[in-house]
Parts: sequence; C-alpha cells; structure tokens
Amino acid sequence: MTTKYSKLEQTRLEKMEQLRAQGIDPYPTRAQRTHTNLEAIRAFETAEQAGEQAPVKATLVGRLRSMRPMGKVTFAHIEDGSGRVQLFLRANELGPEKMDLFAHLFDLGDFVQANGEMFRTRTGEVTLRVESFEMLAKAISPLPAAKDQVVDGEVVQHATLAEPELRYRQRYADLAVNPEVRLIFRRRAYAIRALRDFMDRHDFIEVETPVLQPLYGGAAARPFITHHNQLKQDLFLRISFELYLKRLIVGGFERVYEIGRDFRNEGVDRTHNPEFTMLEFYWAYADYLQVMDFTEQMVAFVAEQVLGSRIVPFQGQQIDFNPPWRRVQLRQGLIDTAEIDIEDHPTAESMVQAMRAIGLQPDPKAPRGKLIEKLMSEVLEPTLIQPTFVYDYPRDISPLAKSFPGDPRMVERFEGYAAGFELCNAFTELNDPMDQEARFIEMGQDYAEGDDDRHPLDEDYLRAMRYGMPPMGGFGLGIDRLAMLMTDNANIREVILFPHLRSREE
RNA sequence: GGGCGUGUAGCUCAAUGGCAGAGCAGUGGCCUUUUAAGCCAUUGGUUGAAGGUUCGAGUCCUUCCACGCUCACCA
Repeated sequence: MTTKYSKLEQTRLEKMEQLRAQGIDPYPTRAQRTHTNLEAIRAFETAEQAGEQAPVKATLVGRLRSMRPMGKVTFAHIEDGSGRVQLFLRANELGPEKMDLFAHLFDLGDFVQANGEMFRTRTGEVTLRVESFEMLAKAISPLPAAKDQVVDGEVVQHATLAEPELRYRQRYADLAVNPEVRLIFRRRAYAIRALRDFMDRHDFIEVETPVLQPLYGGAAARPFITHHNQLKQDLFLRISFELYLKRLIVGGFERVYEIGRDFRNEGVDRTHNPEFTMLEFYWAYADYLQVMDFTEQMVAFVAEQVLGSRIVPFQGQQIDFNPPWRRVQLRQGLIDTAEIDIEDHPTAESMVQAMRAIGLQPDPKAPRGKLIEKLMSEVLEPTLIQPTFVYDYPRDISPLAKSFPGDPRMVERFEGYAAGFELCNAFTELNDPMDQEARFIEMGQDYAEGDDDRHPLDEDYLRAMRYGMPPMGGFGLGIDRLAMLMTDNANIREVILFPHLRSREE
C-alpha cells in the first residue's frame, strides 16, 4: 500500500528534507534530559523562594504543543509526561538562523529538546530561556487538535478531537491531545493496583490460569473458538477463571486470585466489550456472607486509593461506597419493585403470566430462572444506584453455587450493584461432587440442543472436586465497570484503551 | 438483528434543491515578554461509498459502509 499524504503532510515532509539538507537528523537516536518539565518548574520555584542567585539550568524534552512566533521572539509550550513548560526563544541568545529554523522547520507535534535557564516571564509563567534546541522526532501528520492554551495551569482546548470513532480507532491521537483521557487510564491503573494491594494484604496469592482452554465454563456465555495447528486441536478462549481457580483450592492453596482477560462472544454495548478484565478470587473456609463484608471493604479501599474518597461522583449522582452497603434479598427486592413474589410462581408458566401482568414481554420458552433474571434486570437493577448486595438466588441459574442448608431450591449467592449495573457476582461455592455432576446434567437438559449457552461437562473439574474441595467463598468483579465508576464514564469504551470496533477498509 | 440519528477542509462546525463556507491549523510577510498573541495576504474539498430523481443534489430517493443512541440479545 502506498501512503497517501495530505497537503499538510507533504509540507512537513518537505520540511524534513530541508532539515536533512542542513545536516539535521529529524530522528536522532538519543535524547538528553536533566529534569522533567514539572521538576524543572519546581526546581526554579524552590530556588526562587530560597533567594538563590545561581540560575537553574535545565535540558528539557517534550512534544511541541503551541507556538507563538513574534518576530525576534518566540514562545512555545512543550509537553512531556509530567506536564507542560513554556519555552522562550530570543534572537539575542540564538541568532537569526536558529530563530528562522525553529519558526519554519519545527511544527506542532514534533518532539524537541531544549537547553537553557529557567526564569519567570513578565506574566509570571515559569519558562525556559532557550540557549540551544534540538529536533528529537519530526511529526509528519498534524495532531487532530487545532489549538489549545494553558490558563492558570489548566489546558483549555478551543477545538478538540471529539469524534468517538476516531478517538477509539486512533487512541494514540486521542491520548496525545486529550489530557483527561490520559487521566482515565491513570485512574484505571491505580484501581487495579489498589485491588492487588488489597488482595495481597489479605494473604491471597496471585496466580495465572490458562486463557486457551480445551473446555470452557464458569459462566453462561458463548466462547470464541480458535485452533492449535500443530496439535490439530480446537481451543476456546476462556469465559471465566472459575473452574481453574477452584482446582487450585483442591490443590491446597487457601486464598487465590487472578486478574486477567475474559472473552465472551456476545453483543457489544456500552457495558460490554468482547474482551474485558476480571478479578476473581477463591477463599477457602469462607462463605458468601464473609465475601460480602470483604467486598465492601475492597471497593471502599479502591475508591479511597483512586479518588481519595469513598463517595464517588457518577453521572450527576453521588455514589456512597462506605460500608455497609444496602442488602436486599432477591425475592424481597422483586416484591418491592415489581410486586411479584417469586415464591408464588413455582413454574415458568406462572412466572411468564406474572411478568406479562406488569407489562413485560418475557420469552415464553425460557426456564423459570432465566425469567427471574430478566425480571430482575428489567425492574430491580435500574433502581440500584447506591451500592447494593442482592442475595439468595434460585438454584437453576447458579449451577456452581451451593444450595441453602434445608432449601435445595435456593443458593447462597449475591451480586453487587452500583449505578444501576452489575459490578460483581459471588457465592458460597458448590463443593459436593455428586451435586455438581447432577447440576451439570440438569443444565444440559435445561439448555437443550441449539441453546448457545449450553455448556460442555467438565469431567476433569468433577475429578478435582472428588479429591475433596473445602467449603469456600468465590467472587468475580468486572474491573472495566469498576473503572467506569472510578472515572465517571457511562461507556465501557472510555475505560478500555483499544476497545473493539468493527474493522474498516482504509 | 430492529428503530432513530450522525458522516462536509487536518480539527470543530455552517450552507431553503441554486457559485461548498467560517474559525483554528497550514503557507508568505510584519512584529524582542506572549499565552485562543495581534495585523496583512493566501492555500486547502471525490461533502463516507455506489446508484437514482432533477435543468441543477451536501440537501430528495435506494443500496451499502462506519460510528453513536436505543431496543432485542447477554446465569
């Protein structure tokens, strides 16, 4: 493919040739730097406050983000990872040739290096008085931002890259011109670090289990299928970590967790990306109530680490993650919001009628558990703005969760909600191999031929369980959704660096 | 998959079916403390793609592509 250059790009290519003609390498191999931009400004301010006479000398680097040539004087801003600093170039120091070079062959977006002394301009901005400068990397394509300025240390953009498609497809450009996007991903990183911290402090060991699996399981989702050529074997990308992590508890680890990627071959919308990041943990000798307490502490800790507060602003609301969270039994929650008592509707037929009576359009062929789930997501879920645990679920939608002592129709399970969407899912884990085998078989019947959510029976998992699996609590949390909460974004794509988009012919 | 909407210069956006424009960016020039610098001049378009209606289409119609919102789907 031959690259088609725009007029603007052709101009820059010509400038690059002129640089070469002057013996200037537009892409030198090495850079020098004595301070980050922020460090240089701090160093100057410290010296200034101490009344030191010796000048603060600095060699700084960064991308050219603004230029104001004024004849014999030029002001510019460069930006590095720490922020921006203003450059001041004057013919007195540099001579007319260098001034000309900078004004005509350097462009916005170029990476440059500049050396000089720090000083304060008449308007009070700490600035580098440039004694020499170098090209570090010529930018051929102009960044998609027309102009911006710094006011009181804040970058004000007068025309910014806004088109979502371009922002996601060219995330590098989005990050380069939109500092608030960089902040989103810093916060995401802090959140993940806080989660690791929290797990490590509670003596959990971080492990890694297979992404490529001969069988998939642990969640109800369609998998991606791939193939190993040399082994002539079809493999699945994992849809959860659950079955492998619980094998590790059989092996004698008491507390394990994994942070990694799951892949689900399903619809894409503002809370679903085909690949997404999960935290799962398994905790021997604990139950779902202990996990509930632990979850509140964990999320509160993350909010505090990321935002310095347990009260999180989200889409105009204040979400208060201070423990304890509200706790609502699923049955009671549905009585309160839908005025349907699921105990009154022991069959799928009865559930369908009850749901129709309140104006829903349930799938008449769905099993009872799926209907209850549908009812919940339609009626209860949208009301769960403040953090809430919904607990005690019907057994038939929770094939890996342990039944209630004395009530085999219900299981010890909870889901955590906030801002109207599901954040996490946990249960007391089923550890009875005979019951588990029965559930797998049951599930195979419920999800009859043609149902994409039907799952293969994992014999090896049952074998592991037959060696003896201690009682335990298990937990899964969608880290992308947590990142949405921590960054006040209603769309999952805003918190994934390279979200999946349909491919496009260029 | 359905519905609604969007797609025009590098970016942000205008344009009743009647000459495709503005601001910024770019280019040339003036300007020795500016910060959306200012002033003068100036370049820049396959209007997402392909068809159609019309004397004439950015605008109306059809199909397609991509994106957004929404519904459906989504233990």
